Amino acid sequence: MPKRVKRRKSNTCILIMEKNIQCPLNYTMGLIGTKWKPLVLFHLLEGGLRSGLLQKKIPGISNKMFTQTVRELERDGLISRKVFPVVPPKVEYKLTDRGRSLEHILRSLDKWGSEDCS
Amino acid sequence: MPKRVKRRKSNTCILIMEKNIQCPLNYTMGLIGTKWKPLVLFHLLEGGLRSGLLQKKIPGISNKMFTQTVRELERDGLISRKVFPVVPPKVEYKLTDRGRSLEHILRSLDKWGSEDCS
DNA sequence: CATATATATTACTTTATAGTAAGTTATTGC
DNA sequence: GCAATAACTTACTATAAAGTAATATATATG
Repeated sequence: MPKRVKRRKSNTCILIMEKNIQCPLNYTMGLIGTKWKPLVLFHLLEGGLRSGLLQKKIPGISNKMFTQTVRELERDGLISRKVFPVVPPKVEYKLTDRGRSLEHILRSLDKWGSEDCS
Repeated sequence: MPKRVKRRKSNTCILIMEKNIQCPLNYTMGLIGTKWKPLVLFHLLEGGLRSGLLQKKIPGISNKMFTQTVRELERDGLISRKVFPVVPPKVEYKLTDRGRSLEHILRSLDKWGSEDCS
């Protein structure tokens, strides 16, 4: 949803999202409001995971969507990606501080969904 | 996002959303995870509003998207719709109890979005 | 009887998101 | 030298969400 995000050295982000800049709700939804993003973030709450394991925790996600999702989350500063130069390759993903600051929201969304429909 | 929702007399909802039924996070996102739904719900937090006023509070939303959004929110039991049989027509929307139970989430999404990018 | 009103709908197009399936890379161990 | 491995990547297709613009309704008012 967000069109582009630029990042300065200071790590301050300048958003170029037209209307979203005026709408915190849409801004947040633009960062996490896709089919797979909340799930990826949620599974990282308990700690970093290597790529394959993280993907296995999310049944139904395709290769393509997995990569695309983590790429965007990384681009938006919500997760970090660490590559270990070994063969076969090893990559670990974990939440950044910014990503962790969503913990409360992620757990609320999860809680609401499981309490509902009772 | 949700494929269908059936509702019993008891008001218990039976969800037919394939994977979502197993995933509270996706279930919640399926109900509120579109461009306009969080905004509509947010603006109703302060109390019921008649149709035109609610729509005016959401700059950029088209007629079509407004109607579609409130229809789905109503279908999913998050808002209620009251028609006054007058001419010209008058319609009021307000949160149901179920909708109000999202207040905490909506405010968190809004807060996160406004605190971020500082 | 034409206009204004508030709410809503429809047909159509565009854009965004997601899915499928095959291919790529680089090295180790047989 | 070829299969196995983990982590991607690409080309292509399909589906879903959103946008545009015109039209519908019912009636009271001038």
